[in-house]
Amino acid sequence: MNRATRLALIEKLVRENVIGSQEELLRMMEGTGMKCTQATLSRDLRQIGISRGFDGSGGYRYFLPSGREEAADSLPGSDTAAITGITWARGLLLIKTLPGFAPAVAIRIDRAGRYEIAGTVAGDDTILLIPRDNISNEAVEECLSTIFQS
Amino acid sequence: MNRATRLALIEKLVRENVIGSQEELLRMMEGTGMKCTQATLSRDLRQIGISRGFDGSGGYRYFLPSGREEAADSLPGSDTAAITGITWARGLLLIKTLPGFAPAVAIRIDRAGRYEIAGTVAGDDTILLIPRDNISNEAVEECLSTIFQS
DNA sequence: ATTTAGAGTGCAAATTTATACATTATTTGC
DNA sequence: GCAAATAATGTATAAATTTGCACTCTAAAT
Repeated sequence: MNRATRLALIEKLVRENVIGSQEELLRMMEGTGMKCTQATLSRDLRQIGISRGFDGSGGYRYFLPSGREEAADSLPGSDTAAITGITWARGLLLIKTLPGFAPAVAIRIDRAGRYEIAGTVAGDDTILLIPRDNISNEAVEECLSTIFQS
Repeated sequence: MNRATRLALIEKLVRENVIGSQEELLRMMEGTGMKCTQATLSRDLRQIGISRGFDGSGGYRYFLPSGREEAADSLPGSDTAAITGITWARGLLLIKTLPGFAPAVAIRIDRAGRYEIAGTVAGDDTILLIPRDNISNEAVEECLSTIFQS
């Protein structure tokens, strides 16, 4: 049970799981029989370079130093996975995707033929979705989750 | 002194300085006359996506979401010359370029990662730029002149 | 003009993370 | 093998960050 083994385990756990706090990671480690205190964990994370960011849906999550994530992440299995973020601005919905994926995702939205969505325009990695008049943001988002659920 | 202005200032300060804690950033903001509490700052940082990492020499530092750090080092300034006109319409900015140059110019704008700009969609010779809500036309134009100066 | 709904904020408390210090292990040089 | 030096860890505590709640402000609706 040495330090190097522990560091490797920590990196593995962070790579393969969504972890929101050091306490949570600690409990996960205990599950594998490897244990230490939160103080040591804090030092280990700094050593490895793991830092905390946002998980994209209101929570927190630890991340490996950039470049160490899973290569597979950058090859989305489905169009849905290509979406990297959405923002409302000026009554329009901006959908950000991985480079090159915007047209594919936009086509899928268009084909759904939802009334709430007046139309879309796709660039390379950004889609502009124009809702119809008097349609709420929530209604549009609900549309999208219907379209992309599965 | 509204929220959007504060968020833009925060992004600017984080982009241009090495900041290690929210208190430190707070003091920096006070220096510009813009002030709020640390609690609000915590919420703002989440909103913008700024998170804390390591500075490479034992300390901490806040970082912009990846891709937003240093704008446009390697991008030729010549794209600027491709812009043939800009017009505001419906709260959106239409940027006209020479044929074929719209994607290149749009990429440059995107890479700058300015908070004020929610996103862009590029055709062949036209870019649609969507500002965030509550951002003035002037602020967006100032952004652009910053992005394209050099 | 008044009401209502929602966003934004400060305050204080809770939670989470980092560190000073003491202690224990590990390595190094003899 | 032994002492000295160095690294690693735990404990307790400090520092930093996040959040629940109440209040304010703004803008839309009646």
